[in-house]
Amino acid sequence: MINQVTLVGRLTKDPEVKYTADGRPFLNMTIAVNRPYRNQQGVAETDFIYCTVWNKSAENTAKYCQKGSLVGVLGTIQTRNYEDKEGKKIYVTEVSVHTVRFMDKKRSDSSELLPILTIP
Amino acid sequence: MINQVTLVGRLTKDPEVKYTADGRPFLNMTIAVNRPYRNQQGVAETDFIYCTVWNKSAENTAKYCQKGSLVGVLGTIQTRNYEDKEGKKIYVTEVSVHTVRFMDKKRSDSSELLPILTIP
Amino acid sequence: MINQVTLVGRLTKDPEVKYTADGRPFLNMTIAVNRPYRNQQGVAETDFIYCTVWNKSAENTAKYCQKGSLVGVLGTIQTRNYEDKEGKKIYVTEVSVHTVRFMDKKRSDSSELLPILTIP
Amino acid sequence: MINQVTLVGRLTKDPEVKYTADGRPFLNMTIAVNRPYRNQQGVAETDFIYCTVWNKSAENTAKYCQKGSLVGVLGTIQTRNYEDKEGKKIYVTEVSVHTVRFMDKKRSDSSELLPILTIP
DNA sequence: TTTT
DNA sequence: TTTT
Repeated sequence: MINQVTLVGRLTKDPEVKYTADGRPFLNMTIAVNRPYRNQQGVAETDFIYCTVWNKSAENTAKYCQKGSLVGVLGTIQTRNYEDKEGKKIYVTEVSVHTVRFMDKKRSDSSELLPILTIP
Repeated sequence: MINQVTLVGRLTKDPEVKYTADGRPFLNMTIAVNRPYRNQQGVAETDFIYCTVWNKSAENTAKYCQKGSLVGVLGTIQTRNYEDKEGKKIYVTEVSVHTVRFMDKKRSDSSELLPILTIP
Repeated sequence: MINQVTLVGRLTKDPEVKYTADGRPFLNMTIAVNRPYRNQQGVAETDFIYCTVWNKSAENTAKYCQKGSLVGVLGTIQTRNYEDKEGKKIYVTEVSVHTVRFMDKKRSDSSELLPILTIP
Repeated sequence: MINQVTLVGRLTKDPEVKYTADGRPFLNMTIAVNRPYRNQQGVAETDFIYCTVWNKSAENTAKYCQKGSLVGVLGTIQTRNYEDKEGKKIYVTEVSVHTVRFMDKKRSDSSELLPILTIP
């Protein structure tokens, strides 16, 4: 079982961190990813992909990104469903993001420049 | 701009090819992908991911797969919207699939064993 | 900057954990990945991809896999170089693996069935 | 069997198309991908990943990119071996690229803005 | 043999 | 509800 998503695109809005009831940071954002080809009518299209970012990555995204920022996003597709006010079942598909790369930043000011262990 | 999805999971139903108005084959399927970890309540969860397969891959999937078949799927996330009967805008997120790997087949009977050019 | 690799293939040997000087577990393995198409001569080819697995994933791989096991592998391509005995520079490209999925195991006995937090 | 690589990084040199004996265009390039974290010594590292691009993508890469261009690369890891002048077997691991995205170009002048069919 |  |  494999479930892996890689996106590079731009934030449609300024991001904002929220917290779960038990205090975990998260952030909802939509990534605009332009398709590489025009459609049959010659129109350049864009996918607007709904993402939830978790934990430290959520905090860093809020700190380093704004509307229009170019980001790389690594995550998984998740599905869930709920009932709306009329009792109708709504199915939601979204990307749960574990890693965000800040792609218009230079390397030196990236928020994720933290120590890791070396390969021996 | 990058938009790439890799899934390995099982078909929830027997697949069935359909054709667009202008004759292009396609196939809708849902892939069940078990999550690798249990949730906080100790429950093993599954994502049910809605996919559309195109062209020759659609025909091969119908030919070689059935409910329960293990497949690898390469594609992109696409979003679209339409208005339901009450005029409410519905937003849909799905995976548009360009390649399917048949993973419970042995190599010798794979439907995709066609010639390609060699690396010089 | 994005660097992401997804492989599904089989171990060419029984895996064996080793430890770095400072005690970190790691494991070297080669994954055989059959190409989906035959080459111009009609021959079915296979790529033998050298991987290094780290930490807990290394220990689990040794515990749950053997020669021939089907695994999914998530990681990054890494390059390094060293000088051989004759002082010639050797360039090495390998996959540094952070996650291994055990794909011939049923879900119930997967080694990675550990608790995670739920999505709110 | 799955073999998928996604990279975003910069060309280390001006690219140049070559042709196989039977006339197929190809192009060798090295992509510099900066690692997101510093190593234990506090040094920011980079992987230099050797790639071969094929066909139309090779021609477009030569046309639209130069040393330092930011590209997204989709492909597979391939391995091969040959004997050097002293009869020693040399093992090579490289990325065979099927798609290149030109990431410092604006959408309007991308070389890959060609028609595709629409989703019905 | 290495890019910003 | 959409970005360059």
